[in-house]
Amino acid sequence: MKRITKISDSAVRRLSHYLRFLEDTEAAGKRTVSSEDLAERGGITSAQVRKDLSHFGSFGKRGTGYPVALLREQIMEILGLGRTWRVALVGAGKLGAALFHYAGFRRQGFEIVAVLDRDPAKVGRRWADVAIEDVGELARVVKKQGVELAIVTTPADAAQEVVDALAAAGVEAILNFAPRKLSVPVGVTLRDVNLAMELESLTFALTHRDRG
Amino acid sequence: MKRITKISDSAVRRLSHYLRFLEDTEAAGKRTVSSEDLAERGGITSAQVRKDLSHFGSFGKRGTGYPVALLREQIMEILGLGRTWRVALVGAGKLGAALFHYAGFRRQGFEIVAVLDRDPAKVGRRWADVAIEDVGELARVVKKQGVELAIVTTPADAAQEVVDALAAAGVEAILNFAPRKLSVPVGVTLRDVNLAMELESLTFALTHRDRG
DNA sequence: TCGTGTGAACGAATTCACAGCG
DNA sequence: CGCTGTGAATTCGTTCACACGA
Repeated sequence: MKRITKISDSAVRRLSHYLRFLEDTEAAGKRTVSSEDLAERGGITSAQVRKDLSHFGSFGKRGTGYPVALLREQIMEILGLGRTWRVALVGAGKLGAALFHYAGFRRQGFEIVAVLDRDPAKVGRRWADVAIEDVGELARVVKKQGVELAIVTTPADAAQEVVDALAAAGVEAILNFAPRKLSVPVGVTLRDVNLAMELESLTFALTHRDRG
Repeated sequence: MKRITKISDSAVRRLSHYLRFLEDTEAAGKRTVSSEDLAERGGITSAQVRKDLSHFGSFGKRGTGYPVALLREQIMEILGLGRTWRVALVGAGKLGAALFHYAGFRRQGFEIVAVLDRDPAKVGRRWADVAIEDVGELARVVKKQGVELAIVTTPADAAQEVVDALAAAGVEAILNFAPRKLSVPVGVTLRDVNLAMELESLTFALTHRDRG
């Protein structure tokens, strides 16, 4: 694999995309795909596909295309999906429950090994084979379970505190669903999923369609 | 408000951001903010804030900054949040339930007026004051309830079919949580939230931190 | 010949820097 | 004087177009 300088955020998202397409393609029994195939109808050009992949190496054969199985493996490797990741879920509310039970995570190699909440009524209960622990125990749980990645589904006003604790405990990647702009120390990667923001970009589009 | 040509996606997301900050600021009793304040610590520069706002008009006073309450109202107007939006939720699973009960939506003016599912065991049940209806009734429900916007939380293999039906029924904005690339006719705005993709961008960052 | 890999051209988005107004 | 609003400069990402290898 090539030496990597700086890959844009959107390029990484497109890799996830290619991966999904390759999984489907492999299941359908095809052995090779062209950059044209990978681009599909949908905003991506074949040139972009080739450029994206070329940042990491030369996986294709000229005149033929890319070998499906090999390219899938390579992209998994690039995205860091060649292994299992130990995940903690902080916030055992409805959204947390929905994410916990989403089977797709485990299939992709994300294993939720800890669930934490502040509510004493929830602490001690079990979700499948994971016992809900008190958020005050966060540092201990992270260490004991070898947590590398956290998902935060607490209310907005608790999120910064939780993120601080996670960062202090050595967690370096956090997916945040709380609708608050959070700050993290350098070395910690934070990614926000903000449902209200997504809806707002839709209403913006609806409001400004036609003549602006 | 100015004539709008083309506003980048990320600029719209930043507007949502400013809105949230302005709400907090107003609650804290401040009357004016500078572009520097709005930028906060966090990847945005004050120049960018000024540029973003300048696309829509001149809301600030030189030497003073922006009036908090007025700017908040203006941004709400720009984002199309000056009114209530009627939303349908398709897919009454765990994720759908979590979104349905998320209070933040209603506060922002999103009212879920219909819930649909394919499962006969769910159809007829009620969530709060909304009865779950059969997805086969989609066109009728959309029309009767005046649905303008839909959230799709079905399994991946049902999503395209649902989106087709929504588009045919006249719904012009769709927020999709199903992990599948969907196609929509022109005139329909689709926005994807893909949890696996978000996690993958985190593992990419973890895998390639330090020397690439 | 076909489709990749890639420098070069292009275009979009961000940052700079400062004129101008309160 | 302070801070906005905005052209100009720059950086970053995408597309073009074609040489080259299978």
